[in-house]
Amino acid sequence: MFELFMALAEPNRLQIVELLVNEPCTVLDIADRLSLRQTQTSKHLRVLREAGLVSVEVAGQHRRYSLEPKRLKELDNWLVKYRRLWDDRFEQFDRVIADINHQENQNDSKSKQRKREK
Amino acid sequence: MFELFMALAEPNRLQIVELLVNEPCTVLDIADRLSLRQTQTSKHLRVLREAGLVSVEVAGQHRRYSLEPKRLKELDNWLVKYRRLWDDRFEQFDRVIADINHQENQNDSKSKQRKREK
DNA sequence: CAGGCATATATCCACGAGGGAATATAGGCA
DNA sequence: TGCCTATATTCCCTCGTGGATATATGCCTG
Repeated sequence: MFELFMALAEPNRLQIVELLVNEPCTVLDIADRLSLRQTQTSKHLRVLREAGLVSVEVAGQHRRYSLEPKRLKELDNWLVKYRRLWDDRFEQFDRVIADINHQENQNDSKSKQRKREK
Repeated sequence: MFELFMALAEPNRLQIVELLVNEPCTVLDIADRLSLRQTQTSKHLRVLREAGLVSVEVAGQHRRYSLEPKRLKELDNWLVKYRRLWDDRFEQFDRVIADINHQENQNDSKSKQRKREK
C-alpha cells in the first residue's frame, strides 16, 4: 500500500495519473502536455508501472500508457477503514445495499448482481 | 493533494495513521507500539500534523494525537474521479441515497439530516 | 540497409529526507 | 526550587531520488 503512496507522492506522477484518467496517452503526449522532457516522463512512467498504476500497450513505435484501476481500487478499499470517521452514510449504504440485494434476489433476478467483496 | 501522498509515503507514518484510526495515542504509545524512538516519532507526527492528517490535544505533560478525518475525506473525494473505472455501483449509490434523502425529508424529519457538502 | 522517430536506460549531480544522538522545552511533583 | 518525565528541536550523516545530458534500443519507411 505504501508503494502506492510513494508513486503518487510526486507532483509530476500525480499529474500523469490525472491525465491518464481521461484517455490513454503516449510518452510524448504526456511529456508535451505536462512540459516534461521525454526522459523524465519515461522514468516517471516506469515508477508508475512498477507500482502497478499504469499499463503499457505497444503500438508500433509508440507505447500507449493507460491507467490501471486495480491499484486505485486497493486505495479505495484501504480508505474503507476510515470512512466512518467522517461520514455515517456508508453504514447506511451497507444497510441499503443489503436491502436491495435481498429484494432483487426475490423480485428482479435480471439486473446484475451487486456483490460486496469483503 | 500531493502533500497528502507525501505524508503517507513513508512506512512508519502510514503505520501511525493506521494505529490512530483505532484510538488517539500519546507519542510514547506510538513509539512503543511501532518500535520507534521518541524523537523519530515526534518528527513523523510533525509531518503528519503539517499535512493536516493528525491533530494534537494537550493533556498535561502528555499530548494526545488523533486522526484528522478531513484530509482523508479529501483523498476520498479525489478518488471519486476514478471509481467509475472499476465500479459502477457508486452512481447507483448516489441515486439510491438521493431517493432516501427525498423520502426522509418528507416523512421522517426526526432522523438526522445527511448533508452532502460539495 | 540507412536514417529518423519514439522510447528506454545509464551516468552524474544536487538536494531533501530519514535515522541517530544530543539537547532544549515544558509540565508534574516532591 | 529541583528532579523526573514527556515531547520537540537541532545537528550531522547517509541514502534515495529527481533533473539533465548522453546514449542505447527498437520500429517504421524509403
